[in-house]
Amino acid sequence: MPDIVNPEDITPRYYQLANILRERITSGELPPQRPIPSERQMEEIYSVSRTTIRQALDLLERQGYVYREHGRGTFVSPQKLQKPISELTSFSEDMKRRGIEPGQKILEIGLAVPPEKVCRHLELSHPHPPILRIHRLRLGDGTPMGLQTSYYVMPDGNDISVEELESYGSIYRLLQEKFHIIPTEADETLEVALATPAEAALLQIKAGSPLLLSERITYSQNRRVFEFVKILYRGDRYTYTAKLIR
Amino acid sequence: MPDIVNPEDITPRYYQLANILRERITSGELPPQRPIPSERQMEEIYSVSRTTIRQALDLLERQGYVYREHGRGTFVSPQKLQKPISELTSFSEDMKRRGIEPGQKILEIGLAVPPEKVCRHLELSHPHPPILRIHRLRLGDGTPMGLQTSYYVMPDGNDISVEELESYGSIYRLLQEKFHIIPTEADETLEVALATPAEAALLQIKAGSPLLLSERITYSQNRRVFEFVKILYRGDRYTYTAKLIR
DNA sequence: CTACCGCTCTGGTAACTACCACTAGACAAA
DNA sequence: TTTGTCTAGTGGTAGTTACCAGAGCGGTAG
Repeated sequence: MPDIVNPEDITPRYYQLANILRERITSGELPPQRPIPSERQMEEIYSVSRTTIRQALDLLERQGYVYREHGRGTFVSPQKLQKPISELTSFSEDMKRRGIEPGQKILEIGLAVPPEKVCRHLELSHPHPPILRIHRLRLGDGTPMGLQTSYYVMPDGNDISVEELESYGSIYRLLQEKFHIIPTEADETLEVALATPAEAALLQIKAGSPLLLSERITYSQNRRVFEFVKILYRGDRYTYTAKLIR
Repeated sequence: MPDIVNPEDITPRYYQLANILRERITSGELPPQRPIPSERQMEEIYSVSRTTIRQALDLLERQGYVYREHGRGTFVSPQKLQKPISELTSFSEDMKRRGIEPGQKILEIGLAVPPEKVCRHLELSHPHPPILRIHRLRLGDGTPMGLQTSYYVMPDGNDISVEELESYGSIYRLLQEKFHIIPTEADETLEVALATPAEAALLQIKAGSPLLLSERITYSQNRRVFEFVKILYRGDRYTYTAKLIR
C-alpha cells in the first residue's frame, strides 16, 4: 500500500487517502456492510490527522462508497454497482462505463444560426449571428445509439473556427486550453419523442419509433452557460440511470 | 439578524449559519454573481471560527446557492431556479414543485406475489410469499399523469397489513413510526415504453402511445432496500429533470 | 429476571493555528 | 507602453485539541 506523502506532490492528502480506501473497497478487501477502521484508528494507520481522514470520508460518503452511523461506525455501502451521484459525463465516458464501445460519425460541423429555443437556453439574443454547431451520430458497439446536436458559445463573443477545432481534435480540450472553460455542472431534461423519417433513417429504425430526448445545458466553473446539447436516443437501446439522495 | 448561539440548542452552529446566509441570498440581500464576505471577515461578523464557516459554505455549495473561486472569493450562484441535485422526492412533492396539484386514485391495494424482476431488485428469493403491493393512478391537476405500482418489504419478514396501512393513512408515516425506516437514497432508471391497451385506458390515451418508464429502488438509512416503484408517465405530459455535477 | 447506571467505543461539532496556492492590483523596471 | 515582480487578500489543506452525542455492553441494584 502506498504511503501518504505531501512534499513535491500537488494532490491533497485527503484525496490520496480517499483513493486508497476506495481501492480497498472496490477490490473487496473491505467487504460491504462491515465497518471500516474507526477515524481514530486510521490516524495511527495512515499517520494523518483526523481532519484529513474526515475529509476523505466525506468524499467517499458523497460518492456513495461508505455510510456513517453516529456512535456505531463507518460502513462500506452494499451496492453492487458503485454508481456515482448523477455525475456529469460525456457520451463516451457514459458508454465506456456501461461496457459499450463508443463511436461517432460527424454529420456536419460549422457555424449556424441558433434556433430561438437554443438562444433562450444559452442566454443569447434572438435572432443571433451564427455560432458553432456540431451534428453527429453517436454509436455504441458500432451501431447507432443516438443523434446529437450541440451548440457552443464563447465568452466575450469569441468564436471557434472549424479549423481551430480540427487542430485540437476534441472540443473539450480546445475549450479548456484556449478559453479555460471546464464543465462543472449541467441541467438535464428527459422526455419521450417519436422519430421523424429523417431521424429514423440515421438511427436505422422505423419512422415513428419512440425515442428518449435529452436536452442538456452545461455550465463552466463560474456558472456561465457555454453549451447546449440535444441527444435523441434510440428507445430500444438506451436506459438512463440516476442516483437520488436524501 | 439572529445571533448564532449554542447552549441549550441542538442545531449545530454551521447549520444555523447556513440558514442565515441562505436567507440573505434568497431574499436578494446578497445578489447573484457578487462575492459574499470572505471567510475571515465572517469570523468577525458572526463570531464563529473559520472551521464552522467553511462547513456552512460547504453545505451551501452542495445545495447550489454559492460557488467558490480559489484566490477570488465565494460568490452567489446566478440560478433562477434553485434546483436541488437529483433530490429524492415523492410524486406529490415533485408535482407541487412544478406548480401542479397532485392527486391519486387507488386502484388496488393488498398482498401479491412479487414477479421475478421485483424479487431481484428487492433482494428476495423467487418465488416469494405475497408482499404489500399498491397500484394507483397518479393525477396532475385532476387528469392522469402516470400509473404507479409499488412493492414494499419489511425487515425480519414482517409484513404490513392493509388495515394497518389504512389506519396510518400514509405509507411513509407508517414505515417511519413503526419500523423506523426513513428513505435516504434511491437508484432510478428511465426508458421509453409503449402503452398497452389496459394502460392506455387508465391513462386516457391511445394504445401504443409513448410513455416514460421510471423504475426506482429505494434504500433506508442503513442501506437496506425496502421499496420498488414502477411508474409509467404519459409521454405528452411529463418531463424528467436532473442536475448533474462535476 | 429485569431495569438501570455507567463506562467506553463510535462519529459530530467546534476552535485555533499554520501554511500553501491562486488572483489581482500596485508598482517598478525594461 | 509593456513586462515582470511584489504583495495583500482569497479560498484550500492540514494538524491539534476539546468536548458533545449516540450506541452497545457489562455490571449491579431492585
